[in-house]
Amino acid sequence: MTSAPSNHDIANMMYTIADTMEIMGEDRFRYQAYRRAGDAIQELPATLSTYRERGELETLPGVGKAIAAKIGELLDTGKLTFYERLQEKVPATVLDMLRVPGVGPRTVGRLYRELGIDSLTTLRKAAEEGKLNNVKGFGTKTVEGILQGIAVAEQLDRRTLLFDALRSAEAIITSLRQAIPSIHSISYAGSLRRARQTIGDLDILVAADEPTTVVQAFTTLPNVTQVVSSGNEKATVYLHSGLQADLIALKPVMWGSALLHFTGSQAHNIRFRELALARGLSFSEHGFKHADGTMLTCATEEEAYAAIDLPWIPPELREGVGEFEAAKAKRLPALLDIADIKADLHMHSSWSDGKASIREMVETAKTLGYQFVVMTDHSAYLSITNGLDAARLQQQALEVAEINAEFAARNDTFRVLHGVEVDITPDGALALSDEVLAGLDVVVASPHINLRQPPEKATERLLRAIHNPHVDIIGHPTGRLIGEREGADIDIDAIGRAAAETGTFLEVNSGPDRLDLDALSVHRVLDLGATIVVNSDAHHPDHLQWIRLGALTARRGWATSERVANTWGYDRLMEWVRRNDTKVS
DNA sequence: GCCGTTTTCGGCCCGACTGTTTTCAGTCG
Repeated sequence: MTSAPSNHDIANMMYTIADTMEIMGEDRFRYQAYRRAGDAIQELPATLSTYRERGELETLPGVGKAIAAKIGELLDTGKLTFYERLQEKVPATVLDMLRVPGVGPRTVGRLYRELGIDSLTTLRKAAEEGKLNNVKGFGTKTVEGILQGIAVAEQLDRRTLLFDALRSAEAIITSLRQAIPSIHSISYAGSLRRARQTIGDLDILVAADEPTTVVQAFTTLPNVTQVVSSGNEKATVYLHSGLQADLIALKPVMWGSALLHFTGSQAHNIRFRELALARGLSFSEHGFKHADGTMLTCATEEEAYAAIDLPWIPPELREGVGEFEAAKAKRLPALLDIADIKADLHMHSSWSDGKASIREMVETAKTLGYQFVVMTDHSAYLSITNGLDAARLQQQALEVAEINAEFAARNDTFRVLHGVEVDITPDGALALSDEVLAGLDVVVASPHINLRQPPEKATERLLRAIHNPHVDIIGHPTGRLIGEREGADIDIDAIGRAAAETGTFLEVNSGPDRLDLDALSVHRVLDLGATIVVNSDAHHPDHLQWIRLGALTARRGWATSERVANTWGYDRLMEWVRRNDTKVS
């Protein structure tokens, strides 16, 4: 790839610089500055090039003159001389050792400098040969821990999908509630509560009158395979799934401050505490400490934010990038409420590759409280299994009409719209003719094959589909599968602008491994004036509930209910769709 | 290296848990 490094690439570079400097034993405030900048860059809704063009790099939190210059060099040349010099002193294989749980930069630095250990391999060898036992501060337990940690690092090198983490956390919560009915409050916290697309480990927070008994119940849950640590109010375990789970138990009076603290993000916490310090208050999970040592506890998060004159900030926005400014200016968005979703606009039946009949899908959709759904089976195209051609679409229309007639006969206002998920070919054409598409209520157009096109081609492909008068929704715009394949490398600004101009909706696909568009792209296209939809893409009645994942992703992208067309209701949505048929291509 | 309602210098978020220890450094979140 010759294209400029992405925000993600540059954020990672900042983290690597920070780790390297810390290993080298440099001033901790210097390397922490790089970490802060990395945090900010990672959460930016627009590309760093965009900020630089506007001369706004130095307005970003944690980015000053020096780091702005380094970002500039990276954008221009794809390289960073400063980093290359660091690499000569500390090779990448040394940084690899940081992946071992319990081994941090100080330890890596000592191992590297004092013993010349420069990779996971040499670390394991040294530990097995007993060479570490002679080092000051290394006892038998430490060496044992390192050996165990290496195994963990090599085996468990992946993050868990939001969906799996939610299920796992909710199961733990149910078990603990059953085991200890006197639990006051219980919630998951951490990146799961912020609804990140993948989760490193679970954080479960409990308020109870006797916290220690909760910790005991937690470490003895049936699906706990190993207790890593266990104290009076905290414990860390590994679950059968390999997932790490942390429990924090405390008194109910501290619930608010603790929930805030353990929800993070780190960047959010740091900014929160700086604002508290400016008011002479030191904040921790226990509450606010005044200069004279007296404590102010917070039973709710609202109380904690109120103590520094801020409204409650939704967890999904707590990434330390813009939420405090918005809160101070009383401009926090009223985020999408999943209860406002009145329709699911993308689902499949056994007419194509779904696992249930239209009736079965619809019956389940009704239990979710929707007004209507759109049945969007695949178009016949290349690898798509059992996709529908014009003739089968006509047959399917009859079944849809029949179901609607049954509803009408029962005075049930629920209805099923007849749509399709038509393939976008590699050059941006559609796999069904305009004539066929014109006969359908709603058209979702999605890319499924040839997702590794050059950026210009991938973008042009989607732009052509967006401008097609029959296309109402672009489904899973990048086609990415989290942890499996990168999506198409599209110019999200161009896509967002075109969607805003034409009125074509951009989808947040709720598939657990899709979440496509992702939250940052959602934020960006909304800023550019586009409207989004949140759809399940269900292939089975059970999948309809996935919409929760898409809704959380939209919330992370600062989406309000108003900007999510699923909340509009039938009349308004269909009026928009009809008007769109006249958009200029 | 960044930053400002104690501003252009002198600070920089906070605490639990662990291991190897007689008082604490390192890791983690």
